Amino acid sequence: MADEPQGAKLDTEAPRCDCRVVHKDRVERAIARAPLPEELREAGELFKLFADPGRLRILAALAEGELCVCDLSAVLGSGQSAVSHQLALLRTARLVKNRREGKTVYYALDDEHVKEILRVGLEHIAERTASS
Amino acid sequence: MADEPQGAKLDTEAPRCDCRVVHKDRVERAIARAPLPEELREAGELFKLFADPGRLRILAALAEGELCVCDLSAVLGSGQSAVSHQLALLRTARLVKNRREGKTVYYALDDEHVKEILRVGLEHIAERTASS
DNA sequence: TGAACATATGAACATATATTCATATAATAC
DNA sequence: GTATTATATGAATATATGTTCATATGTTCA
Repeated sequence: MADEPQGAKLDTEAPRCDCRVVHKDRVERAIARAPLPEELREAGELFKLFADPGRLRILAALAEGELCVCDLSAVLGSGQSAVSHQLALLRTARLVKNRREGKTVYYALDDEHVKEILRVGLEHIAERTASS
Repeated sequence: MADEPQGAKLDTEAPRCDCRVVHKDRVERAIARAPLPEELREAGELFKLFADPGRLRILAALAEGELCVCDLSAVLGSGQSAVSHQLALLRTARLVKNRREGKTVYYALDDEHVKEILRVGLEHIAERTASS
């Protein structure tokens, strides 16, 4: 808990911070156990897709079953173009898949984790709201 | 699966979409079961905090134990100011808490869901990487 | 073939976000 | 008190993101 001897040549990489690293052991452990930068980057991209109410609503709706773009547009109350753009993002990330049936394109979830991520996020909100 | 009779006055709200609602039943069910707009908004805000590699790294590091700002700066390899700004966001959302000990401020996770959300997200990345 | 419909997509624009710089606050040592 | 260290924060800037508009693609029907 107390201060480390300071002269230590740790610096752990570059002189990126204007303060001295206070806890060499903790820092090294955190770096050692941290997920790879690439994993963090990709996880960030994933969470970004969940970081919009419209997309969340799309995903929640699809969790109940397949819907076409027009249905989704009605559910969201937003324009077809906006929905298509959002769906394109979700499709690129393989969170949803689509199939065409005549003029209509049906979308469905394409990833088992989607429901779980939704659940955890909404659970958090519910509990926070309850306890605050 | 086929088209509905079209004259139906559903419109489910406003003429927000240029196409006709194709599946009235599905749309109504989706709307009925959807989380409240407010919940979706807040969940979006939550996921936004996980939507940045730097913040993910902060959260992952704190999952291993308490760290001070300077430690985090070293772990991330980014400047103290940037880290403080990120911590302010996480603090506002009550995902982390802090305590002061002299000049040093220690941060720690303040929410049981953080680890779970991190886990689910990273799990998704790992499995996707494995199967793609 | 052409008209109507469902969806997709590029460009433009407005807003949000992350970082940096400069500076403020808080605590300790002298 | 002043100097030093650790952290916080406002302003500015560059980048990212979401929506809209216009238009393109693909399908069905007459």
